[in-house]
Amino acid sequence: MDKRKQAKLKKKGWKVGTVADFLDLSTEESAYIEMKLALSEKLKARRIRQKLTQKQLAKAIESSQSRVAKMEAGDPTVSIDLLVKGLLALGVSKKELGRTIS
Amino acid sequence: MDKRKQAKLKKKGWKVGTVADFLDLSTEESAYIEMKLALSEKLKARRIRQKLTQKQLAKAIESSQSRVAKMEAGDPTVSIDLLVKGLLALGVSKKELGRTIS
DNA sequence: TCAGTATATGTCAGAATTGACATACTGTGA
DNA sequence: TCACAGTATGTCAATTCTGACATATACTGA
Repeated sequence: MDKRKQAKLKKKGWKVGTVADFLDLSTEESAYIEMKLALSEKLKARRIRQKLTQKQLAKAIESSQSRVAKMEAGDPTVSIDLLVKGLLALGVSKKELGRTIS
Repeated sequence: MDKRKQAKLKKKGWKVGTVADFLDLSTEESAYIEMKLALSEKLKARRIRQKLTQKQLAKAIESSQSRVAKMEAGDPTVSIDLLVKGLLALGVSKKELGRTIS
């Protein structure tokens, strides 16, 4: 990961800490965050492709507009579980999910 | 999904309810559960392949033996997040994770 | 400019998940 | 049989995640 990515993550609210801490991000931690971001982006792309508003998607998954916004923003309080549920609700297949996180 | 699967899920503690309820399991709900079970099985297979006890794996992911047991059992109180973290800790790549859930 | 719609951000009480513990079960070598 | 290692199951307080709400910001058309 490069500095650009670090800045991106910091901006999104992830606790990155010092540069030293950042460099200590283990492979697993990086992979985990990358997976979440990939799911976030996929969710947003899918929603837009299907011409739905955040509000409409929220209703479909029994959540709220604000939480959908956080899901798409890669907010650290959003779980992979929720992202997966959202994507499945948008009709994304397991196969496509698998491709997304890879 | 067939009756065999229903029984399997019930046995594992998922609230399946009546047969009618069961039949109402939406495509998304089924996919979600199937993904979790696939991750569970992968975790167990990986741990055993690497000749680790549940206790050892627990220490590696800063959890407990009992929770690892629940992870492998497909317990409904276990999140996808935790399963993913466990698999990443075992050295599974994003690519392999993707293949697992597909 | 301004109203209307969509999205973003901050907060919080309630719900779900967590690690830890106790304890039960299972297999296995002596 | 028995002790022991590994795993399973039940419980619970603490932590984390959640939907909901208020409010801010961004964009668009009139």
